[in-house]
Amino acid sequence: MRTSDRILATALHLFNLHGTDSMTVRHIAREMGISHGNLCYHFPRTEDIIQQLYLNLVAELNDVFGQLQHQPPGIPTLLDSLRLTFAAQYRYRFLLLDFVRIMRRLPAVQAHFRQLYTQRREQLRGALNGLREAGILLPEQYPGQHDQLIAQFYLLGDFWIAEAEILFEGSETDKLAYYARVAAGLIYPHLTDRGRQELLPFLTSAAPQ
Amino acid sequence: MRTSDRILATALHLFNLHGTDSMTVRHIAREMGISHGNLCYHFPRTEDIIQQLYLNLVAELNDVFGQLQHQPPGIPTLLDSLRLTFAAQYRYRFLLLDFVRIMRRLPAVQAHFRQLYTQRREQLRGALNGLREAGILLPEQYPGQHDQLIAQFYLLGDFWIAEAEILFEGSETDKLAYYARVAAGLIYPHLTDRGRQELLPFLTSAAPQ
DNA sequence: ACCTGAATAGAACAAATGGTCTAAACCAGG
DNA sequence: CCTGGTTTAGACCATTTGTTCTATTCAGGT
Repeated sequence: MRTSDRILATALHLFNLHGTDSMTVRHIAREMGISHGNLCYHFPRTEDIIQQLYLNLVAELNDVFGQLQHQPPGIPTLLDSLRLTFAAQYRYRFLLLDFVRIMRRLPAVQAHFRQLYTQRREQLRGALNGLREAGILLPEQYPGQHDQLIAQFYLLGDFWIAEAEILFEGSETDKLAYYARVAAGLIYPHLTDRGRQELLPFLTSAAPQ
Repeated sequence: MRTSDRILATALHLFNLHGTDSMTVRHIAREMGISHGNLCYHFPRTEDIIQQLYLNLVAELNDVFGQLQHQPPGIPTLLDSLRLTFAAQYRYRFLLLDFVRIMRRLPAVQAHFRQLYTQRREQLRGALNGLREAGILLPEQYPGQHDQLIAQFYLLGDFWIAEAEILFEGSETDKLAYYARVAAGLIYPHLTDRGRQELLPFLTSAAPQ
């Protein structure tokens, strides 16, 4: 494994554990058993490490969406994408635990994220249209309702990890399952009877909290 | 105005503007035109400033809930509490922008917040029961649905500021109004026809984004 | 064997930070 | 006008941090 990849892996691990601010180049180097000078040789700017990890997350998420875009619209596809997305986010959770600070610190990342966000919003809008045409999603009850649903969905998707970090007691698996259910619950009352029947088993697959 | 109050006011202002990490005791003191030694005389531990500001926010939120608890359950009461809560949160937004870091840094605050959270959850559960008995809220479609609604509600309530900081373009007023609508949209599909009629004007009071 | 460029360790540095300490200024009450 | 506590300014200190720099080592090609 290349040294720069080992640096990224170690940084990811330590960032997830303790946050970006408490972890310095010296900590990461010590954890790896290399000198911090060496680390700075590979990543002259500390921020480059964070930025690279952000790009890695984006790449993983793109993989998820690429795979799923060819599947037919439906509840199973929706749930798959939810689970895979949440799992990927969790692997890079430090980014979402420190969301605002990191975005403020790295303007390039912020710009990228904003552009990505509008792009993803369009994707989800398309998916919702597909669900509606398949007779799974009810039409809007008032103009802009589905836009609100999208906003709710992404807000929850971006911050469930932060809330869980403070409030959730339980294993990582339970955590992911719980918040995936809460997110899926967002769409339930917008579904047709058929859609509700399909989603219900997932929503009521009980777990603590 | 007592010096310690001026310190809190200045710290709140600077924290909201630049976050807690970039702002040091020296920055706050310089902004006020006093020496940092003097500031440390009033707040020997820097964390005390943050903790005190957190307690101030909690006190303001308690005021809001105290005032509204005596009002009859209904959509107007719900919207009032939403608006007042969001406004108070926004005044102390640095706390919510740096949520995880601050909670990690101040275990006392985290413990207090967790206890407050379960308390608030019970309050909201009671309010939902009131709405249901008043014929405004539909009964649960599946066990735990309203608990999920509560979870969605608080997650959005705690993190709308963070998302807005990165994504929202527009005035503070528009920002508050937009996210209050998104939050109110959470409950809309759970309402009876009467409830929906009452809420609809608020949801469709259009604004940009 | 030798050369060359990449990789590594570790010293060095300047800047910033939280906190302490000392001495001066201030300001009521006698 | 004294006095004793409170408030303030500013020096001081130990520590940390990102970054740079200088040697030294290593590995592969000739």
